[in-house]
Amino acid sequence: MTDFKTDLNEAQYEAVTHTDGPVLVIAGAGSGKTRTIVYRLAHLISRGTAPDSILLLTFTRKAAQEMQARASLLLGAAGLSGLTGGTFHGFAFSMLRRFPGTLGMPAKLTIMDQGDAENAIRDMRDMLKLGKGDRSFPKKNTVLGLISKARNKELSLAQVMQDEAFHLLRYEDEIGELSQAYASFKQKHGLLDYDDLLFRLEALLRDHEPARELAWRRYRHIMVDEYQDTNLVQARLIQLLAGQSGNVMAVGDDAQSIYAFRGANVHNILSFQKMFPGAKLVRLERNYRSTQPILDLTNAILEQAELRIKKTLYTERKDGSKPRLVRTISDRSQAQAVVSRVVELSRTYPLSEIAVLFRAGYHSFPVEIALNKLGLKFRKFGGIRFSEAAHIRDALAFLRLAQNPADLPAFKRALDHIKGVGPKTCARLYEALVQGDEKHVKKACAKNKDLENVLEFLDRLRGSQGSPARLLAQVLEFYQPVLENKFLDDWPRRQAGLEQLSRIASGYESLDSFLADISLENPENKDDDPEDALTLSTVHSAKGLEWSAVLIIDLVQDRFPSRHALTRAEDLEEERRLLYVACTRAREELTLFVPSVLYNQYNGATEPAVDSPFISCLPYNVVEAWRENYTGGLFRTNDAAPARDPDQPTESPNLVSSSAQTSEAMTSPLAQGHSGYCRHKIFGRGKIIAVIPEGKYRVNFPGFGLKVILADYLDIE
DNA sequence: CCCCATGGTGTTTTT
DNA sequence: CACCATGGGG
Repeated sequence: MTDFKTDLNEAQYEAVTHTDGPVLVIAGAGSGKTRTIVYRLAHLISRGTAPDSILLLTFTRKAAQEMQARASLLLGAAGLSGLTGGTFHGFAFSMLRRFPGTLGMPAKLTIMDQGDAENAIRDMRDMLKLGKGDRSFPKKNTVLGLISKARNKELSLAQVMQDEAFHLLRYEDEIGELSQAYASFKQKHGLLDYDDLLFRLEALLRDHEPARELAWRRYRHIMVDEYQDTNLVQARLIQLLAGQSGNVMAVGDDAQSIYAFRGANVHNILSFQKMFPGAKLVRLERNYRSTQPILDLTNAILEQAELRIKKTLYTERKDGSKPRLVRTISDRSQAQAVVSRVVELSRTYPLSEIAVLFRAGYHSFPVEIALNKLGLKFRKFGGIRFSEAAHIRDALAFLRLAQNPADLPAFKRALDHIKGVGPKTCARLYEALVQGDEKHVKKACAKNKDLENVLEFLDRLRGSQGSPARLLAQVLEFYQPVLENKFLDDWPRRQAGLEQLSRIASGYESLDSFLADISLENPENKDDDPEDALTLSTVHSAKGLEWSAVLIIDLVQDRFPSRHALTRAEDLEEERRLLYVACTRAREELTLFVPSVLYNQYNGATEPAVDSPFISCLPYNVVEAWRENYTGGLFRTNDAAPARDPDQPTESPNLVSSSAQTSEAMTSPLAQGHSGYCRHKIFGRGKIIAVIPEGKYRVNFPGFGLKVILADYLDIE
């Protein structure tokens, strides 16, 4: 029998045993948040709550599974079966599919993934002939991003563009038109994108009595993890699901809010008690994960943040080594230094206890190359997802058509490889098929043998009943020649990916749930999961995880913080929290890497890098400074200061003169009749180094270094 | 009219 | 590496 009192601290115990009525748990990083949820599950069930009356909403399905697995350990094997656990989107899908055709919903739920949605935007743009030949017209994913952000934040497009895409305001009308066209496209073809899932579920629960009844009768206890990263609809969904007096536990940490970019709203945490009057508040502040030196660093990072709920983490683990700050010569020598450090750490920790974290998926490429050279195994999270790869999507398109013959995005993809069939022909063919215009189809088939083959295959596939795995086997047989022809140089690698897809498919009974899971959740690749491998991950994908040793790379301006986060103060704050999340993943060893120069892939030049402001603002005593020598190897720097004094200008003469030699600097700023200085909301006053075509300036900001900034964001003195 | 090959250009984070 | 404009060819 589990002894809840001795296994938990006082605050955790309080959260675990408060099972009637709403409770909000503010859980600092590493404060035993997962433990609290796991014990609460066990507590509820040991008190006689039926597992199938519990709904556990987490950020990833993996997190839900891990929590269930750990709770099972406390309860014994069968204790948890029937519990509903997963993401908001996954849960929304499973609810919606129980009420097909309700409230104008399509009978078959077809989910558009990011790629489908982007392609739809492109098609709408071409159809409406918007931005033809205009190179600065926003790209399809930029447009989709704006549309999605407006929906998630529940603001008008105009408002979102005011706030964060000032330079695109001149395309406001076109983007508005695209947004409408996109919405009617989805409507017309019965497609749901990620955002629709949430809004449709809300409508269903709000307006469809039987659905609400079902949810209320079934789910008596609701737990929501990572509440700081929910958006407005998600908060309303919780309210709808819980009813007024609901038994809800929300767990979150405002300091770890890192999804504002997709519409998450930290205020949800603050207004939880308004939404659920009388909600109990529990704070978990004692950290069990990291050593004090690591917390000193993370507290220092948060020190300058604008936080609603101030918190300082503390721990009893007073000993431990100081985080290292390693300055390498370039980003390529950084990869080398990372690998050596990993090898060094692997003498103390298993590889599975070490992680390399970075801001964007592609930042790890040099490290991946270095690891491959050495033959060191690693797993990568984030970046291009398994199910986003072209060949996987190709194969899935056939399956989607077997499930829903009117799935237009899938239809286009299935016909993509046929010579002589482009967007127009494909669209006409689709219309003809849906309308039942056999003559048109016959004619087209007579002209094109390949087309006939594909359509025949699709008919055969649709006719054959079988498990997802069996259907996929048929698809792969048909697709093999296409694969070899389409990916001449690397089809064997892709074929391995398709085999992996087969293995995933074999775990599913129904085609519906296989297709939904693959687009809604990152399916884990159980088989090629090496026992003991290093982890490479984006910081976003590392959320909620922890390792004994963590290495963070590319802590330079434009990478971490991302170049996209430099114009708005809120974005920079989110980058800061992102770094906080990254550092708090570490239990014992933390190493931060700052390359001095970056190799620029497209122009082949090596450019000086500027330290991340989060690093240059750190107090000198929270890190141990190391430096890479020209002759190789890392050395302790005597001078302990991690970086330049942020108040000192970094205007080094060689930087200025080297940039003045580039062709960008043809126009002298002084020739334009101003002082040569300007102001920026975030970087303050800076010197204009060059005027660059299309309304941009190259400016040197003391403490931040050289930047290229749109004139719109600058006040010229 | 529609497709396809080509080359120039620019690369966040995720459900 | 993927997107998008462009122009030759069917």
